[in-house]
Amino acid sequence: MTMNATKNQKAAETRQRILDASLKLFLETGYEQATMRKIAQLSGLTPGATYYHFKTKEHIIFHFYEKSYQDHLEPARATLNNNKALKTRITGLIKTHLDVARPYHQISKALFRVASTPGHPLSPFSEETRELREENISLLREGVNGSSDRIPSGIKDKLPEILWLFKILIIIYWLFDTTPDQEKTDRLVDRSVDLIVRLLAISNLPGMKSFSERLVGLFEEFKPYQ
Amino acid sequence: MTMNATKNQKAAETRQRILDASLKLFLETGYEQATMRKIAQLSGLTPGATYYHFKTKEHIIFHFYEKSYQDHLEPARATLNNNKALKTRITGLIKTHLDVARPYHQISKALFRVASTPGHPLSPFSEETRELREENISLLREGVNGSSDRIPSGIKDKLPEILWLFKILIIIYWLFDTTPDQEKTDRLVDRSVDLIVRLLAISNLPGMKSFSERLVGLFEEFKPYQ
DNA sequence: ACCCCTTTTTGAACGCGTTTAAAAAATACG
DNA sequence: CGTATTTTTTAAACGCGTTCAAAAAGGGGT
Repeated sequence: MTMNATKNQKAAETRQRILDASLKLFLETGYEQATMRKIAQLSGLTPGATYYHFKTKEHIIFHFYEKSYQDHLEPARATLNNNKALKTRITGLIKTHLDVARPYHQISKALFRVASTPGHPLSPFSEETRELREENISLLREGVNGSSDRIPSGIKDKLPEILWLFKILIIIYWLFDTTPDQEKTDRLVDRSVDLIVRLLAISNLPGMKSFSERLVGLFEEFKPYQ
Repeated sequence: MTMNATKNQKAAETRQRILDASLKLFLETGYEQATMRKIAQLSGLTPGATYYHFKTKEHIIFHFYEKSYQDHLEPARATLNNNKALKTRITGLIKTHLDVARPYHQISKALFRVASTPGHPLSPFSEETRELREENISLLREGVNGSSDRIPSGIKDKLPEILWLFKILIIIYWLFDTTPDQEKTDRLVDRSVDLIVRLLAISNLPGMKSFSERLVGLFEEFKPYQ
């Protein structure tokens, strides 16, 4: 216990020093300009030592994605506690994440380039990122299950996963969004979640159920992970 | 005229030699292993000379995307001539493209990594790729306008652009598809176009029109290009 | 204090995409 | 034909992410 803690202490500290240096350089100069040599230097290390702590440069930036997920949990939970309408809950879950990720907007583009390489370990669909994905889907499930909206039975179970993929698409849009503070994405979230909730409402009508269930079935069969 | 033709002849030939060498190496060894030095050597050039003809390595691979678009035009037009149902027409336009692109499946992933870098000139939403994008949208417009289906008036005009974005998403799915010959993507095209056509049919019902028009309005306001 | 084993760091190198100044080849023109 | 201009090629270099064998540092057991 104490042994292990002591054992790992050095590594954890160095790791944190690298992360601090990286973030500073990323924010000041962007991902490309923040070379591993500069990061190493600012951390008081040689490049080789840096690679002892992080497998690749991309793994450094992936850490900030994980961190943004962790950081959004508190405001996200607060939203869930204060709202019952599905629309507000889902909008809240997504917007709180975008909020905490805002400082990383520029550098996240670099991560996206990695994420969009099919088969890459850091892709959002990969095995390596499974835990984070499933945590996120669980949170969305809380958002769905705790809502006051009436959701068609055949859909409710699968909705969280669909919303997760939807969230990924929103994040992609956000990365491409060049408006100040990415405010256009915020509006898109409002408008598109509104549309999703409307579709769910319509799905409660007897004639429409088959359409929504077809959509859910399509997702279930073709979802790009697992 | 003749002068200009003669003028460009050398460059065009060399360009083609580079493309031939690139394709050979891409297919044999993949994008990463096909280094610019090897491409140059196989073309009988030095790396510097290769860069005289192609701005970056990515521009070489972008050429194959352009070519796949050109190559799919003939079978695509044949499909349009032989089918009137919207579903068949749209499915045909997308599947013919996937068909001709099949040999480039592996190497297209590298292009996608570029395409998914926000702001990159070779992104599908960029100014530099505008011509190709607009050509493709025009073709999809032919597919829509020549169909026998009754399409709600407020939607028909915008449908081609929406279908183009849909096609982009299909291509992304195709890139991630690891099934043999990407046959899963083919099924996805069938199933999802079916769903789109169903939605259009439902949209003709008076109560549903507002929903579809909302969807179209959303796209129009938030489309990620122009 | 010593040895042993693991963790961490070093320094040099590799191969990559790309750039560049200068040379060479091709072409245009009087 | 000879000269001026443009197009193409060369050879060398740059900085990058990354790797690796060897050295150093750290820590436990005797």
